[in-house]
Amino acid sequence: MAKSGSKRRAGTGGTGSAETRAALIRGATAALREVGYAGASAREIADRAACNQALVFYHFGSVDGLLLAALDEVSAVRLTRYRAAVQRSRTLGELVETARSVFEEDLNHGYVAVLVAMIAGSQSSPALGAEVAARLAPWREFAADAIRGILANSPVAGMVRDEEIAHGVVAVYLGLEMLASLDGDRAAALALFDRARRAASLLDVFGTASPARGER
Amino acid sequence: MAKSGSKRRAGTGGTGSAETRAALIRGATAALREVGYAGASAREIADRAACNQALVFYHFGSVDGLLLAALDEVSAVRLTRYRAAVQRSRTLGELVETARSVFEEDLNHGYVAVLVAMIAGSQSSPALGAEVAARLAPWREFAADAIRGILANSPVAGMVRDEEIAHGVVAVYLGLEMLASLDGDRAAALALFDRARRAASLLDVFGTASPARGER
DNA sequence: GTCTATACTTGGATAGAC
DNA sequence: GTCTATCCAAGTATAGAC
Repeated sequence: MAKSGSKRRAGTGGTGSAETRAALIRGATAALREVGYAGASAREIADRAACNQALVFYHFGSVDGLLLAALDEVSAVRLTRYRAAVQRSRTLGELVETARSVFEEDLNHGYVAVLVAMIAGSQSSPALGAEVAARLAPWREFAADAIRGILANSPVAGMVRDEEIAHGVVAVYLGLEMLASLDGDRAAALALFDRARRAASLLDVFGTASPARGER
Repeated sequence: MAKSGSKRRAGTGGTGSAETRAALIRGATAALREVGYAGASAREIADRAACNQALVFYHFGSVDGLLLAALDEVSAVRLTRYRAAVQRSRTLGELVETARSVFEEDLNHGYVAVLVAMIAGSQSSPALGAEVAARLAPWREFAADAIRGILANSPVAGMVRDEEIAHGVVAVYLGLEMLASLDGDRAAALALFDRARRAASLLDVFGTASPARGER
């Protein structure tokens, strides 16, 4: 019934090799989320994927290789999710509201935790740091684009550089995730988003009332 | 000449045991900063302290014990530094300006990096997480106090809860440090502080012009 | 492609000499 | 208090059977 002659155990059932790779990536994601970079060993991950430790090296060359693949996967999934959500936002208030709900998903599923763990792990090897930085770049661009698009018709347009704000937004995401993971309290982070949304809605009102001149 | 009969090598010279402890703490701080939690092993730290690996366990019981002692030390030093600086600030603009310059020290000396590394490392053991969380608490209080003191006579007084803002401020600190450590770029973080300072100065002007009523 | 077995390395931790 | 020596556990990585 199956194309390959292998035994197939790890995962939900599928095409042997591809399914094992997927299971390992899922395992790596879970490990990064739950025990961090320091705890994400080949054995730890293989256990979670219900397969053999040697397969990590067969499929991904090294533990770091697998970890980066996991980061790739998470990043891609989340980026499309964020893009779709942001496209539906017209005002700054809507944008923040959108960010809030998608960030809540991130928090609950530990998507940002994976990124945080990898950034932290990057301290041990410069090579890994470069790889992680490359994977963070699309996010900075995405954030800058989203902010640019919304802030164009806002009273603060021209007063701020979008890359600057984007840098801050990414920093806040990372920081909130760290705090949430430390004391298991996601409410504080979400409360802050609510506050930001109210402030943003305020800006929206002034924005439609008095169009910006583009100078400071 | 010296009180104790030991050989004394690690450090600048002093009282034997106490000096060794200090050297180990310095070594641990440097290790956390440069190779992260995952790289901060007893041997790695002992090398930096120019002493024997076994001394880590003699003086601190375990590696995590030493790491926490290092966090204590850094935290205490920085907290007094921040308190002194904040006491001199009267307006919100001055507060942000102060925060900027002290944060620049943090960035250059890697003080926040130590905290970030420990939070990241906390994922591997819940016990460590609790200890780190306890050491973060004074910072949250400090931030809340500073914000409360300054925002009392500001137009946004009553519109915000200080603990909420404090949570956000701490998150920004952690996030900016992560980004800075990842791509070695501290300029982006400092630019953001400059931006915040300008916005704060704006608020100060409105604040003195029209005192807040304390309701929303 | 997957497993077992194994070589090699590093790290935490302790015992005991000095 | 500090060092050497050592044990043991865990981790990376590879070879080779299936």
